[in-house]
Amino acid sequence: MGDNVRLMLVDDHPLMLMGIASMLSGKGIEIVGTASNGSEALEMVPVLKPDVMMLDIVMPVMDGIELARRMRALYPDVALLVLSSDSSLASLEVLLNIGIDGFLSKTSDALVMLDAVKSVALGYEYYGTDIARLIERISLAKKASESIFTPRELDVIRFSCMGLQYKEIAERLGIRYLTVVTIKNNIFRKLGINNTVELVVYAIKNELITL
Amino acid sequence: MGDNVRLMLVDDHPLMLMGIASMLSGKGIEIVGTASNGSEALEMVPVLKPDVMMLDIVMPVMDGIELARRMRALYPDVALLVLSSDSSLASLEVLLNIGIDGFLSKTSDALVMLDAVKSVALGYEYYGTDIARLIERISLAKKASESIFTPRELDVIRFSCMGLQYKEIAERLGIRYLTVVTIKNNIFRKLGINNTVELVVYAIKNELITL
DNA sequence: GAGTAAATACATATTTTTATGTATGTCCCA
DNA sequence: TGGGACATACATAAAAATATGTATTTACTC
Repeated sequence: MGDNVRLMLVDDHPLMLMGIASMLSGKGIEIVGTASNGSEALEMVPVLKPDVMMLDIVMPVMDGIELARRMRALYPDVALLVLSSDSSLASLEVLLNIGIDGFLSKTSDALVMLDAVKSVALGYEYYGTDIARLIERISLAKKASESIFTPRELDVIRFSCMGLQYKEIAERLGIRYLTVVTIKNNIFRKLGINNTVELVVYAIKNELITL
Repeated sequence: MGDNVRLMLVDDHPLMLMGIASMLSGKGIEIVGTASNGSEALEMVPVLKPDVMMLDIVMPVMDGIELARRMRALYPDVALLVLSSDSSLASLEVLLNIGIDGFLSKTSDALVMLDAVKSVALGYEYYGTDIARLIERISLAKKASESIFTPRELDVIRFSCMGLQYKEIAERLGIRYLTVVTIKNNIFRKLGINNTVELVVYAIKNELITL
């Protein structure tokens, strides 16, 4: 275990690559290679044989989400440490489901990064405090939206916001037209509104749907 | 002019600071100091006396926009080179009005950055090719949104998005109900859609209205 | 085990929206 | 000066949405 951790970096910003390299190089970590997008990275993995891959989310050609998915499928032994450019609440949830090993804010300093890389290399998970807060916010937001509307109502809200009409919603959900009528009327009553446009605005403001 | 360019860095990502420093240090450039937010940066300027300030847009406490504004007012001699984390189309316009000296994508490599810093230090403006494209897109988007809809149609769109119905819109605009019908039908035909919900989503996405 | 909430289903009446026409006066530009 | 785009106006029919009822089954809670 005295060996260096073999670290691979994937980021489309040369600056970031330089920054991370100069922060972590030496100190028990060896930068075995860098890539500037997902597909480039995937090709290099079998050659570089990294222990840990540190990857950005937003990248051209193949983004970090897709890269993480494929890495998990093809090379499950490489630990995945995702670098967040913050604000990526939505993608965070997806990534957690894919099963990454850690999440790290780009605002982290050298010590934190070092700690994170070494942790995931040893098989531990690593989530910074910012991230823990984000995860909490996700579940809070979920609970909040869950308490107002039933799952069925949320289904109808989402389809309504896509411009589907009653008939189409009924088809998609495999329920009757008249049931959709009832559900939608219930939603209107709950919110004290009386048309779909106001519902759409409400849903967007409260992040029930994503544009 | 054989002197080093005195460069100051402002970014809340330690990574970025390290990256830029290791890319540009030496090579005719001296990093005289770094700050991680706008107010910190403002305090340091009189002490560090930089020729060029390279600044990020998104930062806590005081963001790059506000920093640029104050720098222009307090220290007009310091050249401002803004680092874009791309996608900041809206802020770009504001910054151009403030009168910055250059705009640089974070995806730039060492040579481009070096070129940019030296250019603005000499009093030239610097805008990368990405940025030139962005500026074009700004004016295109503006023209597009201006030319698609007539003023009357825009009125109707805005009221529709507030959840008003035909009758109410007619009242507000002081025109007949049937005229509103015609206008709205014209809007639908133009966009190839057939209900108000899709219109709302379109309007929000294209910033025809504000939530 | 009773009470409550949710999801489902159906009915009816009214209002609103949408699709498609036609038509007229104005204003601008080629 | 003639064509085109726009704002306006009106008409009709069909489709969809909304308001208000009732009612049944399931599932969870106290």
